[in-house]
Amino acid sequence: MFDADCGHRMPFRVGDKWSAMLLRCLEAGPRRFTELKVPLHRVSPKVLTETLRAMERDGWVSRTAYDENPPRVEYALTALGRALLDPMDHLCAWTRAHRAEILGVREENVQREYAQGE
Amino acid sequence: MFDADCGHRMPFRVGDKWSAMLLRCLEAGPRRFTELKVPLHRVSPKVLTETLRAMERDGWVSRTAYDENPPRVEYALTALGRALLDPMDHLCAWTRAHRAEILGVREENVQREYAQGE
DNA sequence: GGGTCCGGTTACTTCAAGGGAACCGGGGTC
DNA sequence: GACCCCGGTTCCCTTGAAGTAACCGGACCC
Repeated sequence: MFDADCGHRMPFRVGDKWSAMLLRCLEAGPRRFTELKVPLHRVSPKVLTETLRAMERDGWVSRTAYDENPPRVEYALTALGRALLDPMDHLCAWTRAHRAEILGVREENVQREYAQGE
Repeated sequence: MFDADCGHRMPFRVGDKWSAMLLRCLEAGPRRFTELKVPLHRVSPKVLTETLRAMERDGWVSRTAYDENPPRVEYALTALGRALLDPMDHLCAWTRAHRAEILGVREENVQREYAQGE
């Protein structure tokens, strides 16, 4: 029933910790490496590089290095990356609409587990 | 800009390996533990239990044990779990529509990397 | 008394993502 | 000569998800 091509796995790297946020950061236009670190204040340069390289390999993002001094590198969404924003918006809207309910149910169950554990 | 509540992280456990597929398996109605193992033929009982417990805690799935012999336990989607099918369908449709393009771009970039590595 | 079925549990191991901290090179600036 | 900026890289470590294999208890069946 389920195999690697079944389409029930999220589109490749969107399940990781930073890709979705990077997509959002790049939505309004190209950004430099250090500009991306500001909103994602918890990301280390290592992880940021890794994530950007992977997104570039998968064609969501393009990398342009300008031969200046000090160096300047700009990351931008490709057409494919921009296309990803549509299902992502849909999912975000759904999450916002159900967030209170989701958190409520979970909290309730965690409380119950705690009470049973006594 | 981004914190834990920003809604840009996937709705909780949908990013893990088996949850999305379990949702699909339960779409048509309640299923028993061993019935779930058939379509997910690569899942071990340990991982299946873990995933179901987590989905239960988050309120996607309900667990009903019948006092029979041999034992019978049925898992079913809750209303909230069923609501998740909508954004999931949207995402699956998007993935199917772009799958060829995504795989093509990735393959191209992997080839280029390989060529540069020589 | 041995086997089957069901719905798991337990112990051990593997693997990749992620994080922290330090370092780097090239050029410009004081 | 020392310091800054930018865009990283390198090394080491922790964590958690996942996998493997073996085992369990109750009841019924032969």
